[in-house]
Amino acid sequence: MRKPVTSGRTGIPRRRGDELEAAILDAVWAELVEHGYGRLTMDGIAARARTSKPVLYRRWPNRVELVMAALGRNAPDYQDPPDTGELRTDLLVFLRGLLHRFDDLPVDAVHGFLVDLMRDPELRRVFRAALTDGGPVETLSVMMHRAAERGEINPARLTPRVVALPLDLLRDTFMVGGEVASDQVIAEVLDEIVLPLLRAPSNG
Amino acid sequence: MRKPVTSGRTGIPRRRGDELEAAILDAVWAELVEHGYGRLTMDGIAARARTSKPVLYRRWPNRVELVMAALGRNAPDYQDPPDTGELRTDLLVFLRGLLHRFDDLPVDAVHGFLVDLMRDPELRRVFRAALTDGGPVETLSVMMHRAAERGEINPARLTPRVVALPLDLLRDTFMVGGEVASDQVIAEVLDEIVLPLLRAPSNG
DNA sequence: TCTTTAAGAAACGCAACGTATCTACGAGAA
DNA sequence: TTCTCGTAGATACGTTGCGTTTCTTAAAGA
Repeated sequence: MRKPVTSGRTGIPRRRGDELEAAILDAVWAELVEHGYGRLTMDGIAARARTSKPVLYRRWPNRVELVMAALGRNAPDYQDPPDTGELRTDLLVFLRGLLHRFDDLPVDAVHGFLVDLMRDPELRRVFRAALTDGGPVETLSVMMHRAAERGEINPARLTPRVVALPLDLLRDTFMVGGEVASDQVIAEVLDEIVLPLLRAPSNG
Repeated sequence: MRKPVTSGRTGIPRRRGDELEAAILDAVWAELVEHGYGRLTMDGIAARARTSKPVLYRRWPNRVELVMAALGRNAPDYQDPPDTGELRTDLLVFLRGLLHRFDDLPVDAVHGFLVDLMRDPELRRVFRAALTDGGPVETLSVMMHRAAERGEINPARLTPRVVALPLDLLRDTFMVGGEVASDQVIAEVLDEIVLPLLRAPSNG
């Protein structure tokens, strides 16, 4: 037996499809802003979106994937690769922009999410793919190859591992440090590591 | 009111102090081997150690710290810095040894633990400190400075960030990849990144 | 022997996940 | 306009696992 329900009197008319989905993803974002990732709960999201948990689980299999969708939706697209004519500036500008994509959220929100991503093999795979296929690593590659054509760096250095290097290092800094790298840290990574390496002659 | 207890008839006499602690840490290790980190539970540990949860919590504030203690206890100390006369070999040997310290455990156990470590700011701090103060980064530094004295590499390159570079990269590989870097990956990191950078002349 | 410390057992409270069940709304078909 | 079907929405549940509380009692030490 079940007590008759007053029916969805949340005040707003019943939403569906894209409208509902948008409301949910916005709610995720808002909850992230307010509570960070550690205190993000499915109940909280459902409540904030004025819907219910089953609605969430009909669309996303779990919390991480829901947050992934929310981040993907609300994050600003990162810019086209800068082309200032000097690799150092290109990298600095691009990496800075990349690291500050989620500045609207508390650090913990992004950090916690990233850490959580790493727990699932499949999500790690997705993450790695997102970096390369049309992702920031590709952008880095473009910038570096342009610099190589300009003669700024040694083209022989441009292996996949090296191209991804700045990103890998800054991500590690973020993971272990818990804070977004400052402009100075970015500059140090470039000036102490990435650029000297790229400029190093073969058989140096 | 409480039903009178048959008293700790687990068969073994009541243990205390170091003996008990050792049994607990061994139990953690065994549970890690059997279930990995994802399915490691405090109840499971207590049961396996033939003790009870309060005993665990009297000693360690939470799961991560307990596991930390278990890893610290059971892991073999890593060797003295190798000194083969050639930096590449030194690094290769040392890093390989470092990465295989926990080969008795399933990969997931170490990976899951590391990921979990990153979730707590205080534990991140502890982790960073463990790397430098008497940790592997210090060993790297020793090996690199010896190489610099031999004239193998450019001493001006030896900033803290560069010294830690191989470790940072391989850790990132582990975190994002979920697998311990193979010997080949270690070699690639050294041959494509670390060594060319260390050898690069200043103002190259 | 007496005292004190801590082991050990059991159960609890809590948070959060993910699911099951049911009602009822509303868009599109008939 | 009416019917119907998909799904929104509400609620409650089962589960897991953490960390705690409470109590009894073994055993170390004075």
